[in-house]
Amino acid sequence: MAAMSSNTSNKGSFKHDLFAQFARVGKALSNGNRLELLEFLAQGERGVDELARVSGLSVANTSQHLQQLRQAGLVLSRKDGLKVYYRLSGDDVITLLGALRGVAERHVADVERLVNSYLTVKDDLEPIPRDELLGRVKHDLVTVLDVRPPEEYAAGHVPGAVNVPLDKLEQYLLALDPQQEIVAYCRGPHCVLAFDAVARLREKGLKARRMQDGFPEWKQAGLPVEEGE
Amino acid sequence: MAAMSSNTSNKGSFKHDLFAQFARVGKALSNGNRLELLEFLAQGERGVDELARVSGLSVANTSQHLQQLRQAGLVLSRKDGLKVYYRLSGDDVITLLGALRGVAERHVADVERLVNSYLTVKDDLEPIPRDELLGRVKHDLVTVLDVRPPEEYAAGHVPGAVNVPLDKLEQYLLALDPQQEIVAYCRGPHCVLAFDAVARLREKGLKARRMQDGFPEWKQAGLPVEEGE
DNA sequence: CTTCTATTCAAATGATTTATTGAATAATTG
DNA sequence: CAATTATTCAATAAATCATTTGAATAGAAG
Repeated sequence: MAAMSSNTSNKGSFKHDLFAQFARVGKALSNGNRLELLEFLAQGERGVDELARVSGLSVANTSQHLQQLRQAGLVLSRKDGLKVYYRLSGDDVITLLGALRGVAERHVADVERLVNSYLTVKDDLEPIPRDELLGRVKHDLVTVLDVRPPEEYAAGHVPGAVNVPLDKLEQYLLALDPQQEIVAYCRGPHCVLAFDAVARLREKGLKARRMQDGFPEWKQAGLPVEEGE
Repeated sequence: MAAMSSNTSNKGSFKHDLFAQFARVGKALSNGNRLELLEFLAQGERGVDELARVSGLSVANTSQHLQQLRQAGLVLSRKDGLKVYYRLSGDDVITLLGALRGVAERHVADVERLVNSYLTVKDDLEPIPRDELLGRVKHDLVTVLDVRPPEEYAAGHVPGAVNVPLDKLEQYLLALDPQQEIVAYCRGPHCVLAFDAVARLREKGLKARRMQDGFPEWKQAGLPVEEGE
């Protein structure tokens, strides 16, 4: 694409080209839709149609964004029969996404405002650390709620977690012990589903918190993972 | 700026806004000039004029880019008298930059091609790890070369390093012991100055290598730093 | 108070990007 | 082999971005 410096004595051009390459990765991260696709892919391999459905984009549009992510070296694709499956090109991409979120969280005032406006009482919603959760799950002290769609749940989830997509939350609510603490998680530290679930549960007077981060981080931390229905 | 979802039931909009905020950080990283400014700022506080000089941009243009970086929460500014000084907003920005470089290095084929085309013999230029270097410096086994401009050197450098800007390299060469190994470093893992210095030294038959990463990483790793002339 | 300097703002232009649409490709199925 | 399906390519208009230019601001020095 960009012309490459043809001789080694042209330092300025080399420098320019090099930063341009880095910028290409940055450019891939400069669009909300692509970030959403990446967060989704952080859970594992996905087909184009799935990605289009979850992101609310057209298939063609999704495909274009995926192309850009591939050119930036962030995702890889694999063709199996009719379908093309995409996945992150490595764990360092998860690291990169985490770093991006971290900076945005800590420094972008608007993010805080957004989160605060969404969650009426922030302190009550302090996330629970992963390792602390694992201990409590073993002793059956908490109910862990996986609010992601069934397909994602099947691909891997926190051991003992119950899969309750948001639209079925109301029904499930009735069956819960009001004393039992509930911990909800979904895709990543900022996945809206978990925020939303906790907010709704608390409305009903239940003790609910978010899990720190989400499933991709859980998996990357090397904690146990359960698969299947 | 962007309209905020006013009620909690509007999930799509909240999600969209949230990713848009993350994308703003990504957008700040999507331009080569801004990345260069960030790399430069990773060494410490700098004035607008300095930044403009080193990046080769006009002052007005530099100011605009700095504005964008500030809006994304990546840099902070401080006014002292006539001048305005910019700095990174936190160490997590260095982490982010490192993650970005890492992904770009590992996955973008063009970067590798670029680096390879610049360095004729790649294997001979394998960088030396930081901790290994520290030990050897203490025993005077290597000469450490800081090829950055004098101002940057004065702001902080690896203990025992000699400041030899590239344009004075030729003169300095003659005074060197051909048996002594030389390790060169500059701003970051991809700073061209160090590549260039090593390439030139090797041309003259000297044993030269790059230091792993650059000074910002050295500093962040908590290794000792020397200041002044 | 006036002049000078460093920086920022504002407007304009040319270049990219995004999302949409419809056509093209490639592998499966009947 | 034709029909079907999933995906990608190509072309478009609307939106956004990068850079340049010249003017405006704010503090320092005379």
